[in-house]
Amino acid sequence: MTVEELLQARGLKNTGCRKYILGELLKRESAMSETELKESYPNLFDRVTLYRTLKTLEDRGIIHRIVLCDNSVKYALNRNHHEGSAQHTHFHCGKCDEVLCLKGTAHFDAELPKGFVLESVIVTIEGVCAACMRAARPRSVKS
Amino acid sequence: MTVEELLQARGLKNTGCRKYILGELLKRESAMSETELKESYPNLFDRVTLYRTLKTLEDRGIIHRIVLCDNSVKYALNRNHHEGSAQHTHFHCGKCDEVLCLKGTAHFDAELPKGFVLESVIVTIEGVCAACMRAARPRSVKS
DNA sequence: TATTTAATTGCAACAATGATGCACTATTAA
DNA sequence: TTAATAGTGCATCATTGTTGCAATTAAATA
Repeated sequence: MTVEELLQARGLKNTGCRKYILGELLKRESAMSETELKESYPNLFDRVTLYRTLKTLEDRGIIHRIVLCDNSVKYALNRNHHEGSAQHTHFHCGKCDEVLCLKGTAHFDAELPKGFVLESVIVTIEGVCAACMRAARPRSVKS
Repeated sequence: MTVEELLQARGLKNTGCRKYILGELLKRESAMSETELKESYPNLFDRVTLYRTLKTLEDRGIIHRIVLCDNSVKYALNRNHHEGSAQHTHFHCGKCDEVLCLKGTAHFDAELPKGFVLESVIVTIEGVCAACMRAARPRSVKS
């Protein structure tokens, strides 16, 4: 899936800012914050353009917005496993701050209060990613 | 549990802003945003005092901070079911915006990628609360 | 009760994030 | 190639969160 195909499929024009954002997101597995996006192309686009473009891409279902428990925000591509699902499960590494989309779903195993209706469940798993675990204790030797 | 007892138990002085915040939170089940807190005592305390007080109460484990998917923030009292648990499950009503702490725990039923370590799971359930459901279709009659 | 001191508060200032209006520019359809 | 539309940059503003410092207050002590 190329950037151009993604945009065309949703009836969006093939503009500079969109190409950059989607190009960056396609390059990697992990989600990106606005700051990380800016760092990868400093001064290329206005801050407002970045916000508006992210909003457009989100509205058209090309990316989704992830809010972490420190209320920082990241954006990730909608991939196949996002189709038709209201469930979002993300992994946040407390060491390197990376965020990944996970495929499994989460379950809430208690009853909701009487009369309450569930629409969707948003799950964030906090932990440490494999790369940071390796960095913390090389060759399985505890420090 | 009175406000004074709560504060004394954590070695905190019995000050005006703390008494107001905890008083408001004790009155209700649901979490409150900074705006809601300000509305209940306009101009009584400076905005900065409010922030600092909320931070102090959070640091001492008296309240906890809840970040919703629209990155708004609410605060709720730590009650008994929060003791010793890294799990936070909250219900957010999309109609009235109320947030409740739930007692059940959530499970993630797929494997994490190899080498990843889970530390905690944060769950937000989006839905409609009982009061809003009743308001939407009184006497079980669908509109 | 008066005094002391350490913690709390208010104010001013600032930073980051997010939003809107408007003019200018670029994309794409004709 | 040229219109029409959509996207972009700039100016400006709102909200949320932070810090430093001086003034005030709680509560411990005399």
